[in-house]
Amino acid sequence: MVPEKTIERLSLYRRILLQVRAEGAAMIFSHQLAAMARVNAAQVRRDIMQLGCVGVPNGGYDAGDLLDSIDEFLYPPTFQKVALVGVGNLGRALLAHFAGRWRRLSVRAAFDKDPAKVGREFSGCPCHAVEALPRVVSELGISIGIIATPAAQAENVAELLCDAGVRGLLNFAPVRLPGPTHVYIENVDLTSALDKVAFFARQCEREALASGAGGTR
Amino acid sequence: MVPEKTIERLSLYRRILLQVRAEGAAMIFSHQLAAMARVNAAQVRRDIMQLGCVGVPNGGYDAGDLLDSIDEFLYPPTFQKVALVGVGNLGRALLAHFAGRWRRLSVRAAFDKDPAKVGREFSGCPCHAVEALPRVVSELGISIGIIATPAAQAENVAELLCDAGVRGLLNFAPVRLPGPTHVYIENVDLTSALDKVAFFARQCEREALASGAGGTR
DNA sequence: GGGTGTGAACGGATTCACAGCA
DNA sequence: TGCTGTGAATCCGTTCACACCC
Repeated sequence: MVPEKTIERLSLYRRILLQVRAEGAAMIFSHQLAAMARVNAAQVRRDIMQLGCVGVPNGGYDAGDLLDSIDEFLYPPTFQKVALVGVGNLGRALLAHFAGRWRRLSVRAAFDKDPAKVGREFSGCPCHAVEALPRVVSELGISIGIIATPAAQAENVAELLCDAGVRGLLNFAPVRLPGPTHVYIENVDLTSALDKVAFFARQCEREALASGAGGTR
Repeated sequence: MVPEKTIERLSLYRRILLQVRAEGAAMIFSHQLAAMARVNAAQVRRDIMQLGCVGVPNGGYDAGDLLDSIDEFLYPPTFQKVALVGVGNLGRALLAHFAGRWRRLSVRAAFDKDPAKVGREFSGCPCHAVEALPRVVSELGISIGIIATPAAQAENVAELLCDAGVRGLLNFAPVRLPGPTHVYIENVDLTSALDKVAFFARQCEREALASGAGGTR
């Protein structure tokens, strides 16, 4: 119903608005927000339409109202809990990144199969054994899983999480997880991302050379 | 010219083919590859079209040939060098993730402003002071930059990298970097990604409840 | 028959363009 | 006048459908 990209951008607008408000601006125009988010102004207005309108035809948007509307639209009325599986380098980085960043979204449990990690806390989040996953996830009512395990374990872990009642997965393992259940799955493929940048960087290089202005900048 | 998504998928097909080959299969059909990559078979064939054909009308694709074609298409003839800026939790995780993973793509330098990190190695990659960035990047001929700094520094760092002659940026800082130069920019927004999963997870929840089969699974 | 390569149809997201309003 | 809200047009990626070949 709501385009996925719109949700991503609303999350971005929200961060921009927090900053804008901190700087004391009360009103903001779609074209200003667009410039800061590097998108088209019509795009911004269309995204905001999804919230139900809050703009004034000539005065722009009230930054505070807009922020509130986005919060209400994007975040749950009640708390939404997250679990992370795979407390390796990437897992720890994600725990640190996501710790205490959201009002109504929080990482409550981590899981790893390494006994040396079980029982410790990472960025304030207790680490359990993978065996305890089904119990902990359903007891805490966790609804979102983050997968940061190696590729080999990812599919297994995904199944465990889904069976335990999770409704969304954010997968960082370099495999595409299947989707057709009643679980929303987002795959973040770091390897593909770097390959893509490398490919198009060469393309840019070639274009720059072709159009004459080669070399540094 | 070539769709971005196609490049991402080719990177994925490549990994799948490596595994397929390791398991000893010589030939593979588009629908098999499609099943493993969780995409449509026509999609696979169309992506492969970009490579120039390698399929046999009824026999499928030779896994080895296909792999070679993808490598040739995706990777540079000569080495392509990468730098990473911001050796925090996320930066170190990315260094570990990308270390020695590609044949013709390698992370050669890291940068941080923390003096305690400068001079050390992380996953085999030497860490320099940010002040040395322009010199090191141009001396080594680095063409790709990975930004893993906090949001506040990201824009500055991006400019430094671009001025030093980089042609592609992979940005993990939670800001959208501008694009109109001759530099390809890919923004990976972890915050948006989690917000999106949370949003659609709730949506899935609601649908599941509405369609009757509520509760676990 | 069954699979590849590809024109054509489809669909979703972005952008344009303008009506309506402060 | 200048911005919002939004129908209409456009663009791009995906999927369908089929001609062609082993």
